Amino acid sequence: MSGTSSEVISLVSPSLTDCRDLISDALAKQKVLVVAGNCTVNYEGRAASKLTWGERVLMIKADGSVLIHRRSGYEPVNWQPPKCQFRISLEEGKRLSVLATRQKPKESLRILFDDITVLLALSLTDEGEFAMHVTEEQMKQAIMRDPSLVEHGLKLISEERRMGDSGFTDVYAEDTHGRLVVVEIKRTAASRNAALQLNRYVETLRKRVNRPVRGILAAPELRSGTSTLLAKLGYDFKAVSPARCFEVLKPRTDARLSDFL
Amino acid sequence: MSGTSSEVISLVSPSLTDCRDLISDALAKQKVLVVAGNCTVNYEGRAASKLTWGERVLMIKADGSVLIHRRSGYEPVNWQPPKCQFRISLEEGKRLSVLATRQKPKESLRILFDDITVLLALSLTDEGEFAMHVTEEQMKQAIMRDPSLVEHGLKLISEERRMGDSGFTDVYAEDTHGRLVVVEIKRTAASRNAALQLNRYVETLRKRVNRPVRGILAAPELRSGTSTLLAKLGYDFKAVSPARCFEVLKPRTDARLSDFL
DNA sequence: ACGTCGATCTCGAAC
DNA sequence: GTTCGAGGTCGACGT
Repeated sequence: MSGTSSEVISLVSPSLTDCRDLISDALAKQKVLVVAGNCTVNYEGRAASKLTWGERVLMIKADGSVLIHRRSGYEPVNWQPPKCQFRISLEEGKRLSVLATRQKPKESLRILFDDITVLLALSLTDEGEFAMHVTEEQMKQAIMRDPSLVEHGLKLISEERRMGDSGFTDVYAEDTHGRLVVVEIKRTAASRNAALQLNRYVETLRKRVNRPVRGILAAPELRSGTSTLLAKLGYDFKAVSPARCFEVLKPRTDARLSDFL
Repeated sequence: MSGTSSEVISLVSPSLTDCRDLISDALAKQKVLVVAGNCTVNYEGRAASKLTWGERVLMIKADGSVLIHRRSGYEPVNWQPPKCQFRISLEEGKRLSVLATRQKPKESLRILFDDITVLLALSLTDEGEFAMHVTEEQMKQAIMRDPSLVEHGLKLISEERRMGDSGFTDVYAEDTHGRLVVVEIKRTAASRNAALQLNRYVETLRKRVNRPVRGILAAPELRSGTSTLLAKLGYDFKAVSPARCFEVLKPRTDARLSDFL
């Protein structure tokens, strides 16, 4: 019913005493722990929560983050971000308490097991590289490299000019008529909020310079109602596809990106 | 090295063929799957990502949600929200492919294992109840039930009056001098953004009514700089603690909450 | 179905 | 250290 090796410890129906020792050891060695069993969970900190008895999966990762998963739901029912400290203890010999605490903000998570179905301690070897593509940042890079993606003759002035209270704008440029152009970029279908955000940038800029300022919303598409609002505010929309951005980024991009294409 | 029962299947170093069969069976029975092994992951959908070879933990939950965890990090490196569909297959007998697809939005996650360290299939029995306390909504409820939490003599007018472009305000009231009061509530330390949000609400309201309008920011505390901004804008701050809100909500609250208190 | 907003958001970057 | 905005945000609630 159980097996061990240097790489993995897997125990089915282990005693709580064994679990205490193995969990403490695994934490010290920064292994990844997976514990399935019957438990309650109490959280106290930024908010407070209580979860009554039931079977869940506890995962403690090498950086001290904690996840408690129920049988359903993408998100953990309870958790603790990385770098928390642990105290493992047996209560009256028949309950195993896992206490994960964190300062700043001060919060604690307490998991109490009365039965453990399976315990895994894993030494994951993982030097893999994670690469994400078509982010908003990449769209911006593409537009900065080739502003004509947004409008013919557009000239880049600077990236992310500070705009006071309104935050930043994404790209700041000049059109063929010498008018300033604020380009707000969205990776996905732009909502009315995006139009309002663009409006704040343009309004802020107009207060600071004594020349015409245009606004362009650059995104793959617009959500319903956004086109109307954009027109009302007097700004333009330019459809920019992720694929086109790829094309622009391709030549100067590293091998990892190109073998994805 | 392995064990099974009606409740749990736990295999250490299983063959990929066994894994294919067990995973397919577990998915059909809506069990919770935990698979640790060497894999690559590719995502394609709202964005795109690629993760090269390394050891990770894959979890597939009863509702069809998918999580891939590396040794560190609170968040899964890749995932799929609930209700996705699966296709498990052996490629050339030496790689196990787990394909999780989702429509709306159309996206897919493909995990390819060349070695599996451990496989768990769990039937979690969990009828436990989860209760969370001190949410922003509960703070609002508390303040609506007892507006004096914010200011003596404050009278509630209506909840969440629509405020046009600015969005909503949290509580709309009247003070002892008959002035309108907009109360912006934050569960945690309020930032300058909260003050600006309050300002938008008040400004919007002032355009619509021909009478004095005050603004009050109600939160456990203020972040640095917020006090100054609030004063400059001419609004008040009222410290409202989660504990006080608890007290107000206590009497009319259900048994579950009360046994937590 | 879509849009909006809160979250124990988490995470990273900028200041 | 704090602040701020992005997220494959997710999830809930309203229309």
